[in-house]
Amino acid sequence: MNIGDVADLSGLPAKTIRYYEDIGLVEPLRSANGYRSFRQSDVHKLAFLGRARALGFTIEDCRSLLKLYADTERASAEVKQIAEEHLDRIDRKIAELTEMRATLSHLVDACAGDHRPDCPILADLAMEEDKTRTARAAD
Amino acid sequence: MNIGDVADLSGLPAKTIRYYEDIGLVEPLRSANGYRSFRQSDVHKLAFLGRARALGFTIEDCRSLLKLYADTERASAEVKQIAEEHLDRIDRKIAELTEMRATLSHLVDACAGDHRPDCPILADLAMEEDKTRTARAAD
DNA sequence: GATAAGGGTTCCATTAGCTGGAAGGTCAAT
DNA sequence: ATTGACCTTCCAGCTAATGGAACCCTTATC
Repeated sequence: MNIGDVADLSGLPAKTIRYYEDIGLVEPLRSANGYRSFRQSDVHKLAFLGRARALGFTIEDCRSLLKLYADTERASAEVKQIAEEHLDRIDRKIAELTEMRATLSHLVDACAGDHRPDCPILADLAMEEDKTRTARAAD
Repeated sequence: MNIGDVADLSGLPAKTIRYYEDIGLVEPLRSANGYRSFRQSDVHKLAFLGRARALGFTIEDCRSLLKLYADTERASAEVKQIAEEHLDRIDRKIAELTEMRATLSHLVDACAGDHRPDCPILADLAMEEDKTRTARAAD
């Protein structure tokens, strides 16, 4: 199968598939004309990669997961560990974003958003002293 | 003031400060020996940048915010718009991560995590048909 | 046979926001 | 004079692709 068909089937852009070959995640065969020739197993692998990436696993995670997938002797504990570490990363990221969101939405709410120059958002970023602000000094 | 002192004061690594100069966010003076010489206003600007970056604003947002900060004629609406767009980005990101988290934690819970090879996480990534799985087919 | 459309190929550059390291200049103290 | 802690510039690399240029292959049509 040529790359275009595989792109359609796997949902990954052809560019991405070539990139995945570059970094050794798939190793399609080559036809006489130099075109990549994908087997069913390659397509399957790419779809696997697409789903793993959609869950936010890093490329290196994906590499490990593929290796574990290929190894029928694997211990599910190994897979679970990768997933749990990723879950932690996600949780930390969500926590970080949630904190940003809280501060930012507070500032946005406080800003009139009109033609006047007075702006609590800028005031906060500039750390201008102002009795209306709260815990910033405790940072 | 030399870059090391500014790094200490602003909380930004010296490398980052040089980078910010490179991309035109600050323009410190130079001493006779070639060292960067930062004014109070530069330090203030860098602290501003540090806080804006901590809230997740992009460098380009920061550039705009600095420009607005310097412009005493600005309308707070302009600042607010930047902040609201950023808030939207954050919300979208949180939503995305929350969805990943849900799927992933479901899979992690389903995985025994022992010495045996059976693994629902890999099964899901590989889209192996299995009655225990739910809505994946509807994707 | 020429040509055009629609595949495919490689290679290089770019994105965001730094960070690390090498090779070297400056300065204060010993 | 030399050590150590600064500072300088420049180049490479990180993540995970993506865009584009220049070129090759295949098939159909005129």
